[in-house]
Amino acid sequence: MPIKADLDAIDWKILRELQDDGRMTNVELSRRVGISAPPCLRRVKRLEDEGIIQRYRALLNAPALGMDVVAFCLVGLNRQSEVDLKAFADRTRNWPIVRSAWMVSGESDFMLHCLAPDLGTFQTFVIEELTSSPNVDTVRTALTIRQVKDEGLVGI
Amino acid sequence: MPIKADLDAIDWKILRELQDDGRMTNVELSRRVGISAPPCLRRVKRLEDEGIIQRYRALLNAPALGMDVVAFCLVGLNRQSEVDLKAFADRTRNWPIVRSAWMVSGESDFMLHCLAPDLGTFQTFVIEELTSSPNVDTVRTALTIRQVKDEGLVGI
DNA sequence: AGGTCTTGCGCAAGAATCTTGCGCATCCTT
DNA sequence: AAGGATGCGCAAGATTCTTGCGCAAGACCT
Repeated sequence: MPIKADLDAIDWKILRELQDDGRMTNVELSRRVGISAPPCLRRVKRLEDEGIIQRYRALLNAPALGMDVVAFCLVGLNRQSEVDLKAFADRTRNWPIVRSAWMVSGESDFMLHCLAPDLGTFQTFVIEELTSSPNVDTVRTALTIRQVKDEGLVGI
Repeated sequence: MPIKADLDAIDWKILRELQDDGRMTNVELSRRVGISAPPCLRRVKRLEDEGIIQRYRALLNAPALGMDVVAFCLVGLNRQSEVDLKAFADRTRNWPIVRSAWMVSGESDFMLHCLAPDLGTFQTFVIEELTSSPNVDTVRTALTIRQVKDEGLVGI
């Protein structure tokens, strides 16, 4: 597991550029960060090898793909033993509507980021799957109206 | 703005592959989806041009970059007029700790996805910036313990 | 100081990939 | 059955990737 990486200014520029356009050619990237292509590629490889860059992902347009409902669910369990937490975490992985999930501390135990084609599908999921799932105590949902900010990890 | 796209099986395969590895070469992608490189590239270009693929992003390792705290904030406002909502949305864009934000309906008005180097920084942000921001009524936070699922938009 | 070691850049060349035009097959329409 | 539209694969030139190598700048030790 990585010690806090020591990155110089060029590394940070690379991370910023690849967050902004993960498919940029290495030639273009090298031009933007001010070094030639070979050392630039070596830096990118190093960042990948050290796990600082975890992966590259295409971000898709949900409504264009027929996914009109984005929502968050805050789930509270009755029991929070390690076994219970793991059991629920495993269950989230088998629900396609749940796209991302976090174990959290606070008033709830899990935060679910959900995506559904329509409101009916989402409500059916919440009522028939989530609420009626073993050990689930409370479910609070927040339907998103629109996303107002979407940045990568590293600041502007 | 796009009508629901009509995509065939190969297009869906392309979307799945590029979600999984957005930097895959077109040759490798074409091999995986079962067509030759030129038509594959034309399909990808079309998906990009129609806005179905919005962008490509490198996903970074937050702890390795010194960001140890991931949290969600549910923010409720006193007044929810269009002007008030827009004012708060604008403010989220100027807070570097807030990486993504959604306007939501339900018990709260905004969901914030936050990232901070340590707990102190995050608490200072919540108390001195967020809670004391004009028109902010309630703030509920959920610190994440760990992420248990992380998928792209399109199902497995 | 001087020598050595390490680090990281840029050049260059072969391999791989991208990109475009083009011909052809298939399917749908008339 | 003819015509048109769609979308594939081939081929070739342009671009990019990738590797080895030489060199310069700084660190470190004696």
